[in-house]
Amino acid sequence: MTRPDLAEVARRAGVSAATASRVLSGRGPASTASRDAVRRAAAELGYVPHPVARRLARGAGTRILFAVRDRRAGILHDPYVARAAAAMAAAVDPDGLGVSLRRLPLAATTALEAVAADRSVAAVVLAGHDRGLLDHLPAGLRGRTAAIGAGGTDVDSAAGIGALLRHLHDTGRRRIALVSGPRWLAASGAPLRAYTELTRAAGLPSRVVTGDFTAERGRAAAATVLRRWPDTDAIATVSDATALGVLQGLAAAGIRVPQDVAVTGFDDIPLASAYPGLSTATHPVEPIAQAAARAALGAPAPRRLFPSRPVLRATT
Amino acid sequence: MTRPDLAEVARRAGVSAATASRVLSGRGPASTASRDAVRRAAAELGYVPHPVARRLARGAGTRILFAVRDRRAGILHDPYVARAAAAMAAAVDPDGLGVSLRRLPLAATTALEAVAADRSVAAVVLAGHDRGLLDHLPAGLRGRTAAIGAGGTDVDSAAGIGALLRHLHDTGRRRIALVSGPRWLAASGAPLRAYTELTRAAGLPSRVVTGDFTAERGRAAAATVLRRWPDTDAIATVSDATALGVLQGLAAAGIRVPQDVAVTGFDDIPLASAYPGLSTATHPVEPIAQAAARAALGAPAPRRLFPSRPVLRATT
DNA sequence: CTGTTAGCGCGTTCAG
DNA sequence: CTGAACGCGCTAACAG
Repeated sequence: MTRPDLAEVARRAGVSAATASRVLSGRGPASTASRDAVRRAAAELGYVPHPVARRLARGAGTRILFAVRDRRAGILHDPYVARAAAAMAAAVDPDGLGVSLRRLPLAATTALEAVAADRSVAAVVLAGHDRGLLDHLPAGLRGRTAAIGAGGTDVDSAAGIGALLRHLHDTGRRRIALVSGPRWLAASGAPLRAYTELTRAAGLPSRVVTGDFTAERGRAAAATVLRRWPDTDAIATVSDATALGVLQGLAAAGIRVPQDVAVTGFDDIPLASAYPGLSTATHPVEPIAQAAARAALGAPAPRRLFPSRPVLRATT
Repeated sequence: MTRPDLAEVARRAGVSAATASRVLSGRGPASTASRDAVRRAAAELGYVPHPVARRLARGAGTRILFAVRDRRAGILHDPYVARAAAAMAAAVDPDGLGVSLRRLPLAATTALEAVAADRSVAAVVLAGHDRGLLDHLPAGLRGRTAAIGAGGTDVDSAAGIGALLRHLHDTGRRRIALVSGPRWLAASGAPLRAYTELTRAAGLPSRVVTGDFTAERGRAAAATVLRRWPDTDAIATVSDATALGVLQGLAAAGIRVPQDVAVTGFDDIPLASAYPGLSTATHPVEPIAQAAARAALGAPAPRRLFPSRPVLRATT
């Protein structure tokens, strides 16, 4: 009742273990005859390859590390991170691999060298990076690292948020503030550029407050906006959580939404539709995370941005 | 510049590889002298054991499989599942392990047998189970499987939801409906029993609608409740997503919350506090998932339920 | 195209 | 307490 072995399959098929290996792993040549024999023997015996042995022999690791660079330890509880991690964990299951999750400090180089030295790590998916980090990867990580977000596998946030901004403008909003992402993050650039271009082209004032994707900062940002620019008639954000915080902040100040101030988010988290009907743009986190995981494992990196569509609801 | 090997450490320490192994893995005896020598040699060489080789030699797998039983394929995108998967992926990182995520159909026995045959799986964490599944695990999975939810590592949902129900009663609600979890799920039992006991003890009518943790079903459930029992003055649910759906459904019917009908959720998802201030109860998903992962890997299973506290906000 | 021979790096008998 | 030898299951390099 013991599990059949590659050697046993080979014996039964009347070939050597090497040939059986070539057939079953799909690498290397094999005649049609032995191919059939091996496949049949494997099927009859109910042979299941041993992924761990396979990886050891090949010198490859058994897990992909999802490394998230952030200053907050709590980042690993972030819904975005969790969604991406889960999507990758589902994507690599068929390959017999697993996903590990780790936070990296903003100065991540040292930590990445330790990662490169860990033989159990097959590949790395990096999030929260800035420009420099990707260019200065440890040599051992080249070719098996993929970035998720700006510079890597990413959503077309400029298009999604740009469309929302245009809609605000089309519906008469003229003093639009933006709660952006943190400065140390590469992914903060695209939405900010989209905002800058649009306000410049339309001759609108530029009103930017730096946020960090949390609801708390959204609340604070709303207060800041109201204090510095009391006549603001729309607040765009780069995350639904922040937008919900903004809604709270506006409510606390007695501002009506959308009559006095319109609000938009980004991410289209499932609950954004539920209540109170937040206007936002879609963010296909799961497909992106999957593509990043595959790219890290050697698949060709998708050479386009994943589309983002505006979703208009009650807050605009 | 090649990575040092156990053999190299042994050579440098002047002992055999076997002794070095015994020292570094902590199993088997070793004299103080050789112990020190090996440790020093390892430190000097910067030796890092190879987790994959270690696992292969020991016959252990390299990943824990988070298997979620559900009828919907989309369950893997559920926020609860994602949070738990991410927490486990962070928890097992130090051990060099990864997490894979897979859905199991309601009739899961066959699928579990395939899992048992997969040598890359070190342990299994099961969610969405019912009574029978845990009692009829494949023999190969015994001792390396932990359940998350009722019957395993679980939150004290009866206490959390019970406290919310008591609060509704204390504040004058007398016709309280419950949107429960699905019947095929073991975890649906505890909240339902808490509800039944409380309504019976207080002489209140029993009004139960079956839900499934989604916002959509929450919307539908609100409509059902209003139709069947128009004088309902409170709706308790077993998930925040459902509660947000209920709020939508009530809003669509022109019902005021909490004046006409109070609403409670369960889970305390981060955004429940943001807007519109949903009353709910805490659900420490991350610690629970961590504990389940450790239990599956052989740690003693926590012998108590994880506490749930009511969090009262605007909807009650 | 195929078989033989070496590993991959470590754990674990079993004598001594 | 220690070392030699073998096993884990598979793949890669090399002749043929």
